Amino acid sequence: MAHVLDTLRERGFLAQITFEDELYKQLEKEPTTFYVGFDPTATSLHFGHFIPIIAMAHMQRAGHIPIALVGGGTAMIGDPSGKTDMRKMMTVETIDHNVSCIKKQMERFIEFGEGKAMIVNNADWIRKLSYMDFLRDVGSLFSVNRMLAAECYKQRMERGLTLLEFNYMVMQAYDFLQLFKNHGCRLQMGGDDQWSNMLAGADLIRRKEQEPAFACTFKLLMNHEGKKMGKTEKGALWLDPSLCTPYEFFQYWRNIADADVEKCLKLLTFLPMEEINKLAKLEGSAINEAKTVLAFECTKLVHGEEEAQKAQMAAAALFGGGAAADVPTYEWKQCDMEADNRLTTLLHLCGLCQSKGDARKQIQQGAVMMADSKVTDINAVVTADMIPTDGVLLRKGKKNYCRVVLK
RNA sequence: GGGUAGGUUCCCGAGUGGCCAAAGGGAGCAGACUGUAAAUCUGCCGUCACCGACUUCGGUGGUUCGAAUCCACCCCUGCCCA
Repeated sequence: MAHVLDTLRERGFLAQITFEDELYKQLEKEPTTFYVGFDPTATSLHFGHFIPIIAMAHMQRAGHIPIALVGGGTAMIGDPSGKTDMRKMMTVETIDHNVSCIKKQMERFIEFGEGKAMIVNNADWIRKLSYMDFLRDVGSLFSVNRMLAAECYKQRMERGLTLLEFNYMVMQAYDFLQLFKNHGCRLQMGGDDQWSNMLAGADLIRRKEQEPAFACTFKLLMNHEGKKMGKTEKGALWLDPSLCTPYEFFQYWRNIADADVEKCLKLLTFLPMEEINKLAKLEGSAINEAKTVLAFECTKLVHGEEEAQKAQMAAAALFGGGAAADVPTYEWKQCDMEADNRLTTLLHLCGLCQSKGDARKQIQQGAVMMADSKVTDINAVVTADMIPTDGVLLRKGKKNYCRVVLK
């Protein structure tokens, strides 16, 4: 069986590794406990967390033991790495709420349980730290000079950095130390933007415990234009179905640029390399086949096979010209309709257009279709007899559909 | 604490009394062309009761027929000095 580092490298995960040869041997020698940290900045994980999660799964399959660390303690500070502005401070209640939401989500991807994997919250040790003890115990081992030279603070050296945020690196390093002491964790993995923080942790263990510890980062997923992937017009590409429906999720991957397909297949699916290589060879419009596979596999991982199938069928029906299948549905309340039955209002309500004014402009530009016929009148109204019991299909542009049913 | 430069619409960034809902770029949306791709060209891009009205330019007051633009105080940020 291939070494897991080779697998990860072949699939394009790896960015930077400390003591590579030594780590290579360590992973060969024994099942190794490693950890990845997740910030509870929202109620849901988003696509940015997905690559580390997949990598964790690869590691787990290779027999190593993952720890998912949810940063309920470090979130009290906020990671300044690569950020241009100070983050908003979150209340303890918000953080704790997010932690519990994220814990639930994690369970979809990693198999937790005795000896398999565990999930921890660094609030358990960070929030009760005593300032003086901590400074003497850990703070004395950090060189401010060295910290200031770290890449992750570069932007902040220009725009300002508070003492609060400056401490983030120290906290994260302390996490690693705690996990090493309590669970024998020797490796931290994470996004490449975490490199400085991770190095600090590995160094801390080496210095304080005289034991080997490693760090390994993953490439951030960029598209061929060098922009971060996983952003939508609404912001992040969420993994929670209530924030981003399986259909939307599927469509995101179905619509990616040609140049990014192979990279995504390697990183975001568990398909064997032979199959990926085959798909990557497709050219011209045939490449759409590869995109469909990518979208399906990726949606399956996040939302399960059934939802992936539904999304695929819905897409096939809409774009293949077939009947309306399983598309996002908006329930139009009878009383709302009675209050205002203009089409522009409906387009806004169902989320297809940002505002009524936007709806009006879209109609003027010929972007709106209702039940397969183009709407040209901005004052058009929708009456009950125009909506069959199974709903009427509204469409804005080529890719945005919404079925409206009366309720 | 002192000096100084700033805070403009999703982002960057012009605007320094009426011609400003506010240049330009980016992002986004739509139309054409296509392969639910990219590139390109075109239109849109504060809200609404949309040929008009309303709200916006860090905050609060003030001057003025009229302020994003002037004045006062306050808040926030960068840089230099302590």
